[in-house]
Amino acid sequence: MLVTRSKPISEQVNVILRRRIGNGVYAPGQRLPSESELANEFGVSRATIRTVLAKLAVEGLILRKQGDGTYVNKRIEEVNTHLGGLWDFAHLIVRSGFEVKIEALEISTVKATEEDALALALDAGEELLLMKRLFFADDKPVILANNLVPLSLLATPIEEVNGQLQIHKILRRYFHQEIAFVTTEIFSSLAGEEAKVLALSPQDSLLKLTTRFYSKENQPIIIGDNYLNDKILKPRLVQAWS
Amino acid sequence: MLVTRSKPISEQVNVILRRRIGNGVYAPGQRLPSESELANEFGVSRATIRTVLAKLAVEGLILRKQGDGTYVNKRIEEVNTHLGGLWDFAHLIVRSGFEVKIEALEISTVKATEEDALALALDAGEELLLMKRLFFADDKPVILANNLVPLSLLATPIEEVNGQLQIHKILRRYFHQEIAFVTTEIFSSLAGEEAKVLALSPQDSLLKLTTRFYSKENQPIIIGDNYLNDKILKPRLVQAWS
DNA sequence: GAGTGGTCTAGACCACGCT
DNA sequence: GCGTGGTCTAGACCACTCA
Repeated sequence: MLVTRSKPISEQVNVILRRRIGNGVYAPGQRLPSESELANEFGVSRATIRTVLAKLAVEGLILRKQGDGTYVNKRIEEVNTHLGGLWDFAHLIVRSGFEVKIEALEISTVKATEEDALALALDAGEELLLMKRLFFADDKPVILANNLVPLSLLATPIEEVNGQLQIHKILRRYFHQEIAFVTTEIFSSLAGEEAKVLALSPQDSLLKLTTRFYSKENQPIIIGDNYLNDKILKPRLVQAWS
Repeated sequence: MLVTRSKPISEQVNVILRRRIGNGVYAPGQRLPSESELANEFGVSRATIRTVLAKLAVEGLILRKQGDGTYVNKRIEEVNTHLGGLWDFAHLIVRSGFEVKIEALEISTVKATEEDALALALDAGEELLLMKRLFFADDKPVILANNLVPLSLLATPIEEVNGQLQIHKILRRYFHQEIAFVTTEIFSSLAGEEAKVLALSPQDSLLKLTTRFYSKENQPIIIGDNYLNDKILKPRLVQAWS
């Protein structure tokens, strides 16, 4: 059944179950086969099945009831941001049902301000790579993302950087950095000078998300100020009660 | 070592490790004992230790590095909302370093509008319990929470409802309901009529969080419109990259 | 009572990082 | 090569729900 040994078995099972839920093989509200049945079907131990189901449960995709069974969450379709999606804007836009397009408005170098330097754990005046990127949902501009990375981390010529990729791919490809965790601060703010590019009037309110990405070594890799037109794109997240 | 068999062992270990991290027994950036060492210390299997560490890792409390070790996250103190804290406002305020106080402005009954009825899966005109509650951080009003619950779920006289409790305690005590998951929609908005009670001017922007709580049976239990003064209280969340 | 998910054990082997 | 975390197995017993 599971011939490819390249990926962990649990990962393969995870993908299969996700697909079945997405396809409606397991319809919303329906009960899944029991852990033992799934273990049998895939020819794995029950423990392996349980690690997979645990992951789906924390995302809110399934609901588990002791003594009863495992059910597909009916509300999951209404949600565009499960855990770990609030900084991946392309993903957020797609999950909201729009076509996504990313335009790199500017990729240049700047000197770190005091504040930047503090956040990135280096000295003021050091050179940073600035990326201004605009995200479109069905050709309407919805997110302006301004990111700063220490230029010293850049592993390729600056001209090669493709600003249309997802941020974690940019970090992996051009900076050889892997993200361990992200902190996001959520504000409301008035559109101000970001209004123009987002096609808003200056007195409109919008969401501001301040993100910081860190490596496993606790080193800050990239920081960002992101402005989101929440009239078009409404971040909606699920959180499982544990 | 672990005599009390009342709670699951993994739960007890979880509490102990959390406390050690909080106390600085395991200081930020420091490496934890290996899984085998911890398993030995607590007299449990390595699998049990792993389930505990997995939970701490998704919260961003620790960082795990294959071939190396497990480290305490240095940035965790800066964060007030780990997964599952964005609707528990009392918790959010405390984690932000403030004293919390909750005032029940109004507890009354209203008839469901079309919109309420749709969200709560009942008929328009059915009676609902309305709770308007104001959260204070160090005696400054920071969150106005308006919640609606079907009155039919109420298991005690309305006069007994103590609006100063956390929402999940209110639901458990007076409605005998357990929350399985929560969806939160995040907007920015202008203060408008909520300005007065939050001591803002009407043209100030604030965060609006629309929350819906569901049971394991996928039934909506309570819905809420919550207005948050993000000049005082900044929701900041961690998300582990998986 | 039968079947479900929840907890736990004692092993095994693998992938990775360091020295 | 050694120790780490990552994956996986094949059992066991418990707590719970439902007929």
